[in-house]
Amino acid sequence: MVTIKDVADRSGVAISTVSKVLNGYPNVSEKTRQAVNDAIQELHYVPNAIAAALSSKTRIRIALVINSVEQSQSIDELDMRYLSGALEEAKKQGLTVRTYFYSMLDDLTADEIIGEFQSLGIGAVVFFGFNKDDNVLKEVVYRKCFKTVVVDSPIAEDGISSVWIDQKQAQFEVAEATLPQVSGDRVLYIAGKKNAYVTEGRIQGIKEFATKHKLNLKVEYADFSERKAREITFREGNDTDMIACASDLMAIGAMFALKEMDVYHPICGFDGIGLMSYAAQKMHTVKQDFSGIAAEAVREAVRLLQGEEGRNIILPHELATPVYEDVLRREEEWGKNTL
Amino acid sequence: MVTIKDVADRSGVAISTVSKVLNGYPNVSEKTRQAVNDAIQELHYVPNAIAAALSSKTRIRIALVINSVEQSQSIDELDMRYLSGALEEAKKQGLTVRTYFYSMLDDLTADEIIGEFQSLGIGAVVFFGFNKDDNVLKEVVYRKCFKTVVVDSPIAEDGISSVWIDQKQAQFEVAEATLPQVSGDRVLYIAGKKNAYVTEGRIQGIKEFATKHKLNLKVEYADFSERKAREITFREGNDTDMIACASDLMAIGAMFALKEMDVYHPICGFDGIGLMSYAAQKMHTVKQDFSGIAAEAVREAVRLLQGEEGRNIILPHELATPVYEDVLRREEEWGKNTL
DNA sequence: CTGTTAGCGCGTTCAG
DNA sequence: CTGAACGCGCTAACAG
Repeated sequence: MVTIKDVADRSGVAISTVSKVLNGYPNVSEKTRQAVNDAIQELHYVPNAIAAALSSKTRIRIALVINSVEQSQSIDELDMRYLSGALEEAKKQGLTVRTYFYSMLDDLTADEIIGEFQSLGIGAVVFFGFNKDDNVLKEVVYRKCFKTVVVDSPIAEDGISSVWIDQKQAQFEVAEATLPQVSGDRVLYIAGKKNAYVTEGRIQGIKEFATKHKLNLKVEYADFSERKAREITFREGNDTDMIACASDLMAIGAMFALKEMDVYHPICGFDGIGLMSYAAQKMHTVKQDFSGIAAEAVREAVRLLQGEEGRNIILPHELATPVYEDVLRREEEWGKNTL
Repeated sequence: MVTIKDVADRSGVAISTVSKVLNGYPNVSEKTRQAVNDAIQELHYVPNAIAAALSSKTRIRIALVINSVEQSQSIDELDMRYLSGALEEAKKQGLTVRTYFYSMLDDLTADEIIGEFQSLGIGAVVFFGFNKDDNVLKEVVYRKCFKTVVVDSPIAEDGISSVWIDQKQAQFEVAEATLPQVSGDRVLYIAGKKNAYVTEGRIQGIKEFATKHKLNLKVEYADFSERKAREITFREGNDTDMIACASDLMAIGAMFALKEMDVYHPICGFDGIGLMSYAAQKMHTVKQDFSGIAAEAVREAVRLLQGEEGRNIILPHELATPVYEDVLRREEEWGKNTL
C-alpha cells in the first residue's frame, strides 16, 4: 500500500506538506503543490480514510437508519429511494456512511446503539420513518451524542433538524383533486398509524378539506395496513361517497374492497408508489420525491456537523395520477431495464 | 471518549491485556478477564472500531455493490432483500459494510474504484447483479485486489466465489408446473438480457423442457424489460400456446398484452416478486430467497477473507403461485404494517 | 499469564 | 512556506 510517506519521499517534501495539499490548505507554494500532485498521480496514491478518520477529530461519518418493514414491496420502493438518494448525496459530499435497518437495532438498548455509533466515529444520524413511540431511538436522539436529522417528524431543535413535505397541504390538495368526481357529502378518511406525526398532519389536511366543502368526515385508523384498509372499506364503503387514504397501499386495499363489493367511489392515495401504476383505476395521489428528500436530509446533516442550528425543512410535493401507461412510458424514456 | 487505556488503568492491568480479553484471545486468567470486563461495564467502554481497523491488518470490511436500476419498483424489492439480508448477516459476523449502487460507481475508472475500496480498508467485495459486459467492474474483480463474491455469475476461481440458484433447473421446473394447463405444442420463451449469465442458464432450462416434451420453442430476448416483453407478446402471442418468461416483470408485461389481445395462454414468471401477488392471473413462478442468497454471499466473503478457496455455491429455490390473497395473509401472519 | 513497545497512516501543532 | 515530532486508539509481537 502506498502511503503519504511514499508520496512525500517521491516529491521530496515532508509528510505534512503532502497532507496540506491533500486537504487543500493554504501556505503551500504552487511549485510544491504541483510536485506533490504529480507524485500522487504517478504512485496512484489514495489516502487511507481510516487513518485519516482516526487522526482527525472532525467527524465526517454519518449513519442512515431506515425503518424498513420487512417484506413489504411498496415500502421497499420508498426505502430504496431514500437510500439511493442519501448514498448518492453522501458520496458527493465525501461522507462515509453506514446503513442500518431498524431490524438490526431493535434488540439493542439506547446505550448499545450509541456505543455502536460512537465506536464508528459517527457524527450525525439520519432517521427515515422515525417512530413516535420508539422510546429507545428517541433516547438515542435526545441524548444528543450526535447531530440528528429526522425525516417526517417535526422535532427540530438544538442539533436536530427535520425534513419533510407539508403533510396537511398535500392531503388537502389530493382530496381537492379527487373531489370533482364525487356526488354526495360523505368522505371516509383512512388514516395511518395513530400517533405518527405524518398521520396528524394529514388528518388536519382532510379536516380542512371537509370543512371547506361542508362534508361529513369520518376518520378511521388503518395503521398503514392494506388489509385493514380493505376491512374498513368493506364495513364503511356503502356509507360513504369518497375515500381518501393516507397511503397508496391502503388506497389499493380500499379499491380492491370496493371492487369486490361492486360499488364505485372515488379514492385517493398518498406517496406515489410504483404499484399504483399497476392498479387499474385512475386515482390521484401525492407524489413525494423520496430521493430528493433523502439528499436534502444528508445535506442538512452536513450543515449540522458544521455547527449550524437545527431547523425544520419543508420540501415541495406534487400531485399525480399514475396509470399503467406510466410504467411503459418511463421505461421508454429512460431506456432502462426493469427485470 | 473512554479508551482502552482508561479500562486498563481502571482494572489495573496493561493495555494489551485489555485488548486480549476484548478480542477473545486465550492466555488471560479468569480473574483478570473478570476485572477487565467489570471495568468495561463500569466505564461504558466501547472500542473504537476505526483505531482497531487501522491497527489490525486483518481486513474485516466488505463492500456491497448493488446493480440497482433506477426507479424500478420490482427491482427495488430484489435489492432491498439483497441489502437487508447482507447487512443483517454482516452485523452478525461483525463486519463493517459499505454499500454502493452502480450509479455511484459508473463514472469511475477501475483504478478509482479500487482506490476507493482500498482507502476504506475493504477486503472483500460482494457484487449483486454483476453484468457480464461491464468491463470496468470486471477489471476491478480480475485485478484481484480484494476477495470477491459474485451473485448470479459463474466466475468462481482463485479468490472469487459465486452464489446463485440452479437457473437451468429452476426454469425447467417452473415450465413443468405450468405445462398441465397447456394445449398445443408451441412455447414462446421471453428471455432476459443477452450475454447475462442467468439468461443462458435459464435458456438451457427451457430448451431441456421443450426437448423433453417435444415442443416447438421460440426464444426472444426482451432484456428483462416489461415493455419489450409486452411488445413481443403482441407480435407473437397468437402464434404460441404457452409463454415462459425469465422474470416476473416480463411475465406481467406479457400477461397485460395477452389481456389486451383478449387471448389466453398460460404464462410463467421467474423470481417471485411481490408485484405478482397483485396480478390478477394465477401464474407459476420461481421463488428465490434473495436475502438468504445475500446472507450466504456475505458468509462466503468471510470464508474468502479467511484464506479459503473460491467456489461455486448453488442455493435451493422454490416454486410458487402468488395471488393477491398472499399479500393479505402475509400481513396477517406477520402483523406488520405496509404503508 | 502479563506488561512493554513498536507501529498502523495520517492530521496537526510548532519551531525553523 | 516547510519539516520534525507527537498522538489518535488499538493490535501484535516480544520479553518477562
